[in-house]
Amino acid sequence: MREFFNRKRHNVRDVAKLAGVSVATVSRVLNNADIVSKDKRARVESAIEALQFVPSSSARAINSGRTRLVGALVPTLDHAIFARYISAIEAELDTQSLSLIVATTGYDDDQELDKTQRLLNIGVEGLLVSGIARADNFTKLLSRYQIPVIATSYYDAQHALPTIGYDNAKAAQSAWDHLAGLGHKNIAILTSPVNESDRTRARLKGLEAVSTEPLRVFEAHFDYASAATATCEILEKLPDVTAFLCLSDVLAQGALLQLGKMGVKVPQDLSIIGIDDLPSSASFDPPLTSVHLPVGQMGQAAARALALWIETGQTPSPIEINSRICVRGSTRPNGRIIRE
Amino acid sequence: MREFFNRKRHNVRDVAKLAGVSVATVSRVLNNADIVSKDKRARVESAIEALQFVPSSSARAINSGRTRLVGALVPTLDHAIFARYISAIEAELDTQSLSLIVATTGYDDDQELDKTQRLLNIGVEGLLVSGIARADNFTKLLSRYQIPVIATSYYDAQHALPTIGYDNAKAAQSAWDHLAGLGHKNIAILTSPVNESDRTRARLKGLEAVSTEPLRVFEAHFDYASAATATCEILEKLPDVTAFLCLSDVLAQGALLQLGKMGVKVPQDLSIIGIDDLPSSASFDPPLTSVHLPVGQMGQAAARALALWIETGQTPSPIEINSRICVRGSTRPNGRIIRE
DNA sequence: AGTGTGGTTGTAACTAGTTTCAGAAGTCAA
DNA sequence: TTGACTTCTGAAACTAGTTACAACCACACT
Repeated sequence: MREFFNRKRHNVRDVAKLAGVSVATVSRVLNNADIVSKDKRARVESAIEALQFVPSSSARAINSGRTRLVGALVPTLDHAIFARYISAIEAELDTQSLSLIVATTGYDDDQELDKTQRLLNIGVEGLLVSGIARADNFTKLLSRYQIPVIATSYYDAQHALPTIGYDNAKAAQSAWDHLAGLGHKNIAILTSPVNESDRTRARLKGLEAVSTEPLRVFEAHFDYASAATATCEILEKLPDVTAFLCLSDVLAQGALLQLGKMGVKVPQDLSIIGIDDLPSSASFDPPLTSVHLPVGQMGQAAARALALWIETGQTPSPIEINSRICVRGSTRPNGRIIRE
Repeated sequence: MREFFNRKRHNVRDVAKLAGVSVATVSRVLNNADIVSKDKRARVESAIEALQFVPSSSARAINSGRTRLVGALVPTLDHAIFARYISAIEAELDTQSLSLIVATTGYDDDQELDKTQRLLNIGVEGLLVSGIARADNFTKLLSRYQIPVIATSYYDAQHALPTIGYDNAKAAQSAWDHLAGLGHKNIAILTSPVNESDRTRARLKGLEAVSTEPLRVFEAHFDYASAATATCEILEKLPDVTAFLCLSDVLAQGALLQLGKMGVKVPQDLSIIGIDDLPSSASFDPPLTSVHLPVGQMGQAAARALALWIETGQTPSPIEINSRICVRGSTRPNGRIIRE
């Protein structure tokens, strides 16, 4: 199968033979070259060059017991928030000489299980997963392999896995509080599909806890077009709505664009707030008020904690990443109050 | 190092001893279970369960000579176009039972070299790289390891590596032709930093080939804020400009938002066209005319070709992925002509 | 009874590295 | 000149799997 490229890959014994030394010496040159006399080292090095020898990573891994691979499971990469997160993880792991294997799950438990199994088969030394809710089989798998696993995008100090993330309920509540503080009472909640993610559910739970009345919840998929459709639906069903609370910036941006097309003025006629604070949100017209989730920082912290766990064997403590509201131009005091 | 978790990972010999069979039988159970008598198989399986035995991927890889890992190098994941591309690659590789290691280079040749070296050390069986221009050392590295490498986002049938991508010059030209066909003569080119990517340079070259006069080129980074700044600069320096040709949709979207804030009406006062056709572009106000680059399709094609190359050893032929213009609301005939 | 065949099984030799340990050689001081 | 010491080296044993080969058994057929 592999021999199309070169009749046979050379190994340490070939190099040793050509250089006229033992395999041990070759191995020494490969690792700590300084303990080998310089003439032998030179002989070995030129043999390596002559044979275009490249040591086998698998054979090395077998001895060290380390693959230096880490896996990350994310629902999708098509959402900027996950792309940023993965990007930060990759950058941090790089500083630790670890490499990242990415697996997307499409918000599907079965896929998550399959991909986790594959990652474990590959021999990853640690795993980063998004959120805390998952299939029972997942937990079983992990207990069998006993490798470090950190759950992110969700903070829960009590969870079986160490979590590094934000308090989703709190993030949603700070958006709610901002709107309530501006006098908004008729608030529509625009959410991504609820059953897809525990983060979304936690956000909704957080809102239920602070709202005195039942929430007016509308669902849309993670794209502008779907957000636009939902926006129309909201305006139709709730003519007296004064604010949109979007559980994700993609939805808020989509709503904003749609309202612009319909001639609804933001924030004069309607306030909009999002959660995520995507980099693009600040450049929208009006700039979008949003609850900033520092996913880059989170990814970095998670990668660092995982690397340390792998290195030392000590389970990390959960870390809460604080969200904070960024007030911009898309929210303002409820005009209908002023008019009264 | 690794023994914090369990004093020592069990191996096939432990399992064999406990089950009272030979290591060969254990190995057979692990691979093609059907050639082992069912009582021995049961004994082995319960021993595996009792010891929580997990075979070492490295040891398996050493025998098969296959890691089933593939590396992809991209400049960044913070740009939706690369996130989509990676996403498509991951999905396609998954169907081939291959896993993806992602490495970002930040448009930096040295980083690209370092990360490539690491990927090769890990033992990836193939590599996907973006664009065709790279350091000499890169080529040397590859010739040493002799693994399949495909260059993407760039079509060049003559290149040493098989390329799977679009004709960047042609893509830019089709944007130009569209504007020219609408009577635009004073066209500003908004580009991402030219020295960062050969794709950008190829697009500019394509424009130079069709423009009768020197191009008016303005540079911005890959974000809305930078695009906004460049937009102001263009309007200041080129008061008679009637169209923006943006070499990337991010820049086009940023320009669109900025023009909206400044009260410049698109497309009445100014036409804008982008390249990429991000999913979000169709939902902008006005919907952005853009040259669609099917990066998902490209990622899939590249992953599939790479997998086949790995499997069969046969170098794939280059594939041109066709771009096509999507005319939407952000471009219209040059009003100044109509007025004349 | 003797041979042939198919199905299982174990021994030992592989895969490609690292590492231990013993010994050889060289340097220096007594 | 001898002993103590360091420095370097190689044989062989180790990592954890797979696999070639030979052997064994049971059964069927001559």
